[in-house]
Amino acid sequence: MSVRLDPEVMVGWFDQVARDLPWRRPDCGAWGVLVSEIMLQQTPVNRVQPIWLEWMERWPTPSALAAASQGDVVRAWGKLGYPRRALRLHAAATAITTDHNDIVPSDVDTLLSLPGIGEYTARAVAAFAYGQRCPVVDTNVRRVVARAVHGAGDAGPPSTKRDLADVEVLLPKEDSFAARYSAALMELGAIVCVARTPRCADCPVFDTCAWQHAGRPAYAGPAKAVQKFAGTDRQVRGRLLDVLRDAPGPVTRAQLDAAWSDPGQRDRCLDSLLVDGLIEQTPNGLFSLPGDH
DNA sequence: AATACGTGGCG
DNA sequence: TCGCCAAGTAT
Repeated sequence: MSVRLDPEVMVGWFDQVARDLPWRRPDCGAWGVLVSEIMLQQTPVNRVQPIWLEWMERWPTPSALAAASQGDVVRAWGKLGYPRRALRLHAAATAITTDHNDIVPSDVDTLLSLPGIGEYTARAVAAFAYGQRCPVVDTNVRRVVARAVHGAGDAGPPSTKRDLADVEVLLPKEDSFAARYSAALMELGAIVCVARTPRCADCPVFDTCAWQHAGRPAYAGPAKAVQKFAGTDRQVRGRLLDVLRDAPGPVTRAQLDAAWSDPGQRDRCLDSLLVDGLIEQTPNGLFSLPGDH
């Protein structure tokens, strides 16, 4: 059988066509890589890039971010989405400052112990910031492996153990080469082997792709759950937080009430934001971003 | 294992 | 227009 996703081919292709992203520059340290990985969770590159540049200038080290207020961090997160990530990154920066001498850990298990860092991000930091040989599995890699190796139209439901094992066997021996290979796998899924309309004519491993050989069968697995947004609590929470991000300081209950008409849903979402620590109530009954008063 | 969690671009 | 999709994590 032909070699699937050949490392020499993949890395050669990556060196030629990879996007010039700021967190891939040689002078970008582990902190920059970590910040980028958190911001990129479920969020497109183009939206992340300008915010990442602002953050690196403003908070060039974990301790610099840790010294900021939660409110400043949430406001600087802007509209990247899933703002709990901002709070968790701030908490991770605090832990790195106090427990790890202001140095982003390189060990996967240590990384996993930090807030907001899961199976993907821990391995992404170990590989991309520290050049380690460890499988890095995100949605792009799952799709590339599903097609090129398994001949399926798309990846089935995630299974951490199986997904990691799938990539482990592909990984070349040497550390830094394996890390570059991991980046190449992700890049292929991001710009060529994309979900909707794959650009197979531009694919460096077209001739060994199991999906091509199988005649490009359609995805046969269980239907993926479609996420609604309009009218959901997520939208309402977003509206509420948007009021606070745009305000210079604490706001009144009436200002928050204007953000959504349904009182029951509004109250429920405000409560959940208070529980999450994304909003605080001030002593005089106003509402603010955490620490923003 | 399913579900909650933001936001906006694109076909 | 509107559903799909984007470098996931926590519970």
